[in-house]
Amino acid sequence: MSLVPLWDSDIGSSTDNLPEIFSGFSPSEITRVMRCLGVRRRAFSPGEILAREGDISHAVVLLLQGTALVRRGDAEGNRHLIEVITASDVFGEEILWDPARRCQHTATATEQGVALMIDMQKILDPQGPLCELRSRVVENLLRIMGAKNRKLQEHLQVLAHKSLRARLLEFFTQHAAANQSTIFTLRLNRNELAEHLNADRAALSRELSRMKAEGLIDYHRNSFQLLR
Amino acid sequence: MSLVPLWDSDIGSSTDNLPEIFSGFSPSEITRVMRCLGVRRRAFSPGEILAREGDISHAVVLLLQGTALVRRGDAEGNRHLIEVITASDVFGEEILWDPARRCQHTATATEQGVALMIDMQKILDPQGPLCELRSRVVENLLRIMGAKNRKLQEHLQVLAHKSLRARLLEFFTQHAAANQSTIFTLRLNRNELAEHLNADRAALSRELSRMKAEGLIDYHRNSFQLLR
DNA sequence: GAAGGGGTGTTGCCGTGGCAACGGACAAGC
DNA sequence: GCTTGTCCGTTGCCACGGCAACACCCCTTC
Repeated sequence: MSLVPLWDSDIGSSTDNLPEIFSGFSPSEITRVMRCLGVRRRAFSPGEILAREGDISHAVVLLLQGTALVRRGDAEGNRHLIEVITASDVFGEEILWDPARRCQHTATATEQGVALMIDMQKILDPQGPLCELRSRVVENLLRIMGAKNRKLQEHLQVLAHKSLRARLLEFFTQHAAANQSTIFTLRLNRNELAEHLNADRAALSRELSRMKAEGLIDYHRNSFQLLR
Repeated sequence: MSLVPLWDSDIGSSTDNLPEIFSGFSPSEITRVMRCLGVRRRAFSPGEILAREGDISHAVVLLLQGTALVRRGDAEGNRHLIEVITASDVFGEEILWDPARRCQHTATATEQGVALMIDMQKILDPQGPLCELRSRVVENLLRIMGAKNRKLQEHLQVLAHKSLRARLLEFFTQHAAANQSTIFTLRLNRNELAEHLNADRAALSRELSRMKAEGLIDYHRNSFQLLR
């Protein structure tokens, strides 16, 4: 695990996929903000855990590269896959509003990548030692939260269906809409998809087969096509 | 339906349950912000619909008094109860990040009350004609979005359980934690609770009976107690 | 008191889907 | 070649819960 102050690194140079939280900032402004916030950079490998449910942390995770799965478990040991986060996504923002600063989810990397760990305390505290760029960070954070909440709404919309087939169709429709195409490839394997849809893997396979037989969808491995 | 400019009314005087979005504002500042934003006041009666799924609107709804149920339906006509909003809650903030400004939910009043309809366009537009109080409104809005985020996460946590009993126990546990007591009264009737838990009303009644028989809970009508 | 209506409890039927077990496909390593 | 591991498909069993129908309670209205 590499964890170094960010301003020693060269993130400011790759402004192509500038994370949303620095949207509208010049490279020099980014450097200033990161100094103020004490942003740290962390490289990770597949399988590595970026944050664990129950951890106490003051840092929000911002993915620059790579992919991670966000999960939450319950007392009985069931796991539920909340979402897939990729470059420029935010994770763990809920600690900002939790007095105990307790992380509610576990994020596991599936691809090698880099993340920023941002101590958000200073952002929410108006009296904090943050430079005058604070209000612009807050504004970007607001947009991020808006996007995050929409993701949650979409997931809720999936889980609100009673039958597995309906949940699948809802999920596929959302994906097709996001990709602007009825053909898409999932990052999730069957186990993970089942976790996300709150279903059993075997039942998921069975239902996919039925839907293919009925001509609703076509698929091979992780490539899917929505027909009809 | 009464819909008048707000600064003709006397909302500024009742600063007791000041809505979060005006948190930290003095009465005169509130008046100024409301002028800038063109806030409108709307009184409503039980059964009245505050906003309908699919509507195009630029206004976010802010409840001052009363209660409303937030629902979302699907193509097959199934309805799902997302949440209960009460005084100082916000509804419909998702339109802020939807380019089509399309409302995703339906809000139905269950008690007589008053709401503010706030045109939020000017808040997100940094070039807009909004006074210098804008950044403080954005900041409050961020906290509101954080609270909303947690509500969504809690609902997801409920729906992530496979069995109806587990969903019920999760829901009850959340309520008990929020009320700081294992005894609480629900605002929802059986139909609405079933909608919220993604279950059938009859199955819900059956499971509640079983849980009472097994000594897990006790209840009469809408008064519940979590035992064990 | 009678009638009506909304909310709730109950019960029989049966389908969706959870669970467990197994087999096949494919890749990596020896 | 063989082995091991991972992922996916399939199938039998059966329980949870959706659905429909009916009964009961409580309240309002006439």
